[in-house]
Amino acid sequence: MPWVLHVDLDQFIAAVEVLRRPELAGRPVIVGGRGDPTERAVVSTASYEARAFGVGSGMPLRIAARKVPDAVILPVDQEAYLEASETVMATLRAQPEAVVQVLGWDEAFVGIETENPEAYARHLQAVVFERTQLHCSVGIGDTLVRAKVATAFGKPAGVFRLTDENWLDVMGSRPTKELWGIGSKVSARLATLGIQTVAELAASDPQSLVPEFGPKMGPWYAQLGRGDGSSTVDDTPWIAHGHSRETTFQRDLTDSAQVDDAVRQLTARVLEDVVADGRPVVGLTLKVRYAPFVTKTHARKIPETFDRNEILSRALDLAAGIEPGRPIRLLGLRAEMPMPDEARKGHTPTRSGW
DNA sequence: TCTGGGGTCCTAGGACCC
DNA sequence: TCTGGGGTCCTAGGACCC
Repeated sequence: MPWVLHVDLDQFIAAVEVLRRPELAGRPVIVGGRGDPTERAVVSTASYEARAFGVGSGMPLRIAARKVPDAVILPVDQEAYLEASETVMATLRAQPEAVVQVLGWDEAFVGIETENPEAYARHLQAVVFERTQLHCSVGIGDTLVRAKVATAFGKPAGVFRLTDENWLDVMGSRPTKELWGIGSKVSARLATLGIQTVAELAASDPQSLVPEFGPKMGPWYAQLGRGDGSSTVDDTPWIAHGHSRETTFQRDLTDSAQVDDAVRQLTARVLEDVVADGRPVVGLTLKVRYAPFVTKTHARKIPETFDRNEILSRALDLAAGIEPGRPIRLLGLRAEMPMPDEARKGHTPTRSGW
């Protein structure tokens, strides 16, 4: 019968770093920013040895360094991770009859017809390890959601199966936040409706969630609680909707000449991706984070264009909406491109179509 | 303790049109 | 003078994921 497998590399970024510096094996390794814990940056990945000290992704680098005094702190090297990722994905795609849907650098769904999904999962782990020396965990499911959620129970380097049969036994008593797509905000709003656990969410009437979450998200959350949804792995090539770049300033910007300069630099960086992409720009969004942590956005549709000066002048127009005299911690610019109709929705399978 | 960078999708509300 | 109802487009903001 058809199965969904979710393949997830273990401590991927830290593992890639250890591979090229074997002397780091067994040491607490933290990768983030430019590798300088005195800068504004966060942890991308910590090795299991560092996680034992309570360090995790998203934590400010400064704090991580304090928690693990003898940690090895390394800068992010995207090229290296991308190369390792491509080797892993190519290895998966090389398996006969496997349908591969990439979700990110370090994870993918694999659709396969088999009578023994555990054996197949072990086979995938073996071929990935043989080719890359990287370990992965595999979740097995009868839906995409169940396969994705199952993986966490297989870590590290293990295999776990979640289906309609055992979903509620395994997940029912857990908080809704452990579901993929429910974060701290939504779990808190669910709690105000008296829904704390996955079992309570699974038992809820989808329509009863509409007033709080809207016509799509309400029923979608109820479905998530049951682990139901699509079981189709879609290998349609992903096409980006847009390209964006952002910068957190080590010292907040305070005058408009600095802002103008920063917008010019951001535009140049975004245009690198746009040019490489080869599609015109049809919209721009400027993101402004005022210190300490208030984010505003300014967006405009623009007439389709490839023209650098035109795009720069539109970006500067948006920057004119920035409030004068308020310290700025972050600026981001996103260029939006036209999408072909046949493009697959979502590179992270979040909401639609589930 | 103080929060990166690159993405996706959904919702609300206003403008505008018929 | 007062003002329905539906649809679409656009902008801003929120939430989530890796």
